[in-house]
Amino acid sequence: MKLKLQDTLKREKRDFVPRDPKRVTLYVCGPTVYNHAHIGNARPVVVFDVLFRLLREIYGVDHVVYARNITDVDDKINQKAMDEGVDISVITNRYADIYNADMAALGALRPTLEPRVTANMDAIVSQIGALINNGHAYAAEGHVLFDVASYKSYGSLSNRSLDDMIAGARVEVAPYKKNAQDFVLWKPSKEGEPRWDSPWGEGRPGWHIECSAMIEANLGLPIDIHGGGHDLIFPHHENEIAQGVCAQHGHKHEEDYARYWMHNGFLTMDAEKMSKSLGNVLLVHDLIQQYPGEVVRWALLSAHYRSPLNWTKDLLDQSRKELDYIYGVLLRNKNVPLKAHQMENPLEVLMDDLNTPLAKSKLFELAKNVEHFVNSEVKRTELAQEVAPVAASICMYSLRSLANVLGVLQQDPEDWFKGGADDDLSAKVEALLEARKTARAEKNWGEADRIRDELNALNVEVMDGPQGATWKIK
RNA sequence: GGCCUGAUGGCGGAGCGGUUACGCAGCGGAUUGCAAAUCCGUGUACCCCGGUUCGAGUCCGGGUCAGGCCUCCA
Repeated sequence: MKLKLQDTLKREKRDFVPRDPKRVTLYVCGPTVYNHAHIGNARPVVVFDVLFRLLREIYGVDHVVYARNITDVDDKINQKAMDEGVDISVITNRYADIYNADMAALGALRPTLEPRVTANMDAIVSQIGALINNGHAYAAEGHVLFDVASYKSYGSLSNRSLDDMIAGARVEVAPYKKNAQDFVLWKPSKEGEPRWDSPWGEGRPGWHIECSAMIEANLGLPIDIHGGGHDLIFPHHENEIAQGVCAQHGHKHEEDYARYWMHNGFLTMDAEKMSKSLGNVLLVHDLIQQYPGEVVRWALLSAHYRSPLNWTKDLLDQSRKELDYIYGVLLRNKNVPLKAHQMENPLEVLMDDLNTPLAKSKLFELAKNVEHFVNSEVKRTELAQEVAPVAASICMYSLRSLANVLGVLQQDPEDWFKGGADDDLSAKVEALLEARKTARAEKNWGEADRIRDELNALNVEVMDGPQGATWKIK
């Protein structure tokens, strides 16, 4: 079965065919590193991490190149560095490190490449130069601007015409612009701001050029998939296409920059967009103190990536319970060997444009089947006795395969239920459980319940089973 | 004003022209010293009005409501 992806540019779901299956390229817009990432910022990271894992599964681990940029030149960074009286690199390194640690906590693999603007100034300057040479950009008063009128297809990604944009313009038009929609490729730095050399004077790049230049320099054009949040469609990605296409010789098609465009929907709080400017943000950094990163990841994958996702405590609590159930199945059936089966492709549910909610339901189905084949009455007939263990193994294999691509259920089930309890606590719990076992053997229910209360006080829940008691952190 | 999404049972959330989604919670039962966990069973749904069709949450038209982009933004 083929992978199908909803392409924002073509506005349809299309079979994904990479330009070169030996080198599949994926680029996702990454963070501007001036403060902590919020949970809305984490959605594309997790979504495209699943895509990255899926592509690696399909094309091979070494045949997928995933780049996610780190924007380390920005007004807000400058401001913060000024406030603290330090070099911008102090700020950007600090928050890039925090970002990577937070995303790792969500189970996101490190991208193959994490290009930084400061390390790609040559590529940026060179792409701007190419744009000028090709007649798509002009220098004026220390600025270099992209000439939107020179690019016929401008507006095709976001489905707007230049006329509409001019009619609806709400931005003050700088006097040096030929056209209100012309956007900055290079601009002079203000007093005290970091600056880089260029043929147009010392200054710094505009917002959009970094991505198209780094893509050209690090991945090569055209790339297969470009992803990001829905709000980046305009102007950011629209401008990227304009730059990436027009900087090339003789190519004048949108697909010559990126062949598939994917955009994730928003996270909302009370049905309203979560954004830094609205102030209704939850930081990943704080969230992972309160919930296992895996719970946060599972919650992020609970809706299809293009749909809005309303972020609530209920969602997190339900996610926790769902993972508890599947980890419970893994714990109770840890001896079941894995067995692949060619008739069963557990990844199929993801092939239809990354249908992660369907993948979740598939995991439940597989987990239920494992239990069923291992425990149930199907063992009555001799044939069933032979077949059931095999069926259980096939289901377990499928469960594992799908979970690996989703990037969940990677922990040892016992560790999961211990919830990061340290050795001291574990030892204490084990001792109490032993004492309770003795009490129960003597039918001393009062003592057994007293011990259970004591465990409850430690935030530990006891689960009695046929093979003795197991426990989990509540 | 222009462009674009979405509206599914108490909640989360898939699906798609014709059979149970799934999960959480609830309810009934099994099991258990009790509880938890587990197992079995179970109810409730497709925003409104037209249309197409043998048949429509599923397609088409209109409406209502909600949200997003057009300005930094995942």
